[in-house]
Amino acid sequence: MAKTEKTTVERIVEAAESRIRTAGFHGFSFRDVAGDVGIKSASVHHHFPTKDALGVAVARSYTDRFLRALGDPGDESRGPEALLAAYAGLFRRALMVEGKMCLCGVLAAESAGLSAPVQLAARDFFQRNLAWLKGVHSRQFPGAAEDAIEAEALRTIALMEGAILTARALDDVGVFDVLTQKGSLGGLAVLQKV
Amino acid sequence: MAKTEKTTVERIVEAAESRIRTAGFHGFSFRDVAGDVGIKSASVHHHFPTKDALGVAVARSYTDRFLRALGDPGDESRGPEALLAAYAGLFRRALMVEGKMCLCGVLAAESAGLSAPVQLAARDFFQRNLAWLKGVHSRQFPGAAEDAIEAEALRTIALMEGAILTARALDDVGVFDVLTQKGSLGGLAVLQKV
DNA sequence: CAAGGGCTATCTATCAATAGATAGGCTTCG
DNA sequence: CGAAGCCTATCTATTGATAGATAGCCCTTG
Repeated sequence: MAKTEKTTVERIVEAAESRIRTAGFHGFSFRDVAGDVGIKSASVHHHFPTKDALGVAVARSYTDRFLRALGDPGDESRGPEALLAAYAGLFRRALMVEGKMCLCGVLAAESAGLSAPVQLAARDFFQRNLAWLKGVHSRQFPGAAEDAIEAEALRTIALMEGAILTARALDDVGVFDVLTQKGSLGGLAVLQKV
Repeated sequence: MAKTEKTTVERIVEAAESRIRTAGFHGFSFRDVAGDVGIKSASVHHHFPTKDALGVAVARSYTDRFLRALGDPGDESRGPEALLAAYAGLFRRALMVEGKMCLCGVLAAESAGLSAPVQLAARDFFQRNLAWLKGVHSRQFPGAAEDAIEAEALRTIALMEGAILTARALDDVGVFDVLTQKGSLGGLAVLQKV
């Protein structure tokens, strides 16, 4: 049976992630997580002394897992298009299969009410995502200027976060697919002139 | 001196809105709001019996104010471009001047952890925004199909929410302007094929 | 007009429940 | 042994919410 069993720490982080993605950082307690795992809240404190420490651990675990799933943006065996499709697929899965928000999207929303360490851990998710996306987009548009690549990467992650947020607000997961398909009439082009 | 003075109810709603937009619905207490207003928490309960009731009132107030500021999407004295610019300007102001998230963006993020009434009040913001945007986009693209207009409206609001969320995550308000300017390389076009 | 009734808004005081956090003990296993 | 992991038990602070008192205001009514 190898290493199929999860450690308590892993189960705590998993439960906390689920709770945060459902109700936000202030929307769960140590007792909630302990109950999910099947231990007492004091035992959660044994592994994570403070709620902030737990929050940081959850954000790091989420970010690491996310980027591990993405793989190398320079992977020659996969074209930029396939990589972007996989990227959108991760957010789609978060919404449709897990039925939850992006963890760091939630943390970003309540960012101003979080301690600095948790805030920074959430920011790190965005920064590492942007770095990955820039790698992909620069393969996609070899001659493009650095600024344009940067803007495109921002656009891609903002679209994902906006799509998952809007889909949840409207309680209609289909909205995500509408938003991640190309079909824009270009209605916002005008904003350029403002 | 006319009607410059605000009622207590108005000041409570104002303080609660600010708190929610900063730390989320679970990130503030009756005592916090009472302190902001300069009264006791029992007095807040006098006006809003439960936290949910306060949350609903805040969401409605926010949504009404937002749509009042937008005006009539069919207003002939303003072109669709100007209306969209004004639309983006409201979100931009929320981020840059008020230094906060969109209220209903925050509520949407923690939506699954909110009571049904608050959830619905937040959803109403999105639905009324979409209705307004469809009015503008259908003027902008007179011949377009209903589906395309609907998708374009979704795209516009998702972009705003995604932009404000991403800007806050990165703690860089300039990100909002990058995201609301037309300059896409079309990198996500590929998702259509998936 | 004056007296009274009732309404509104606020207060003090308090409640039970829950929050995050801590101290110290028991057990298991290398 | 001794470290690790989980426990019981408890602490203090805070939470949303309630009860009851007080003061001021408006409207009636004699």
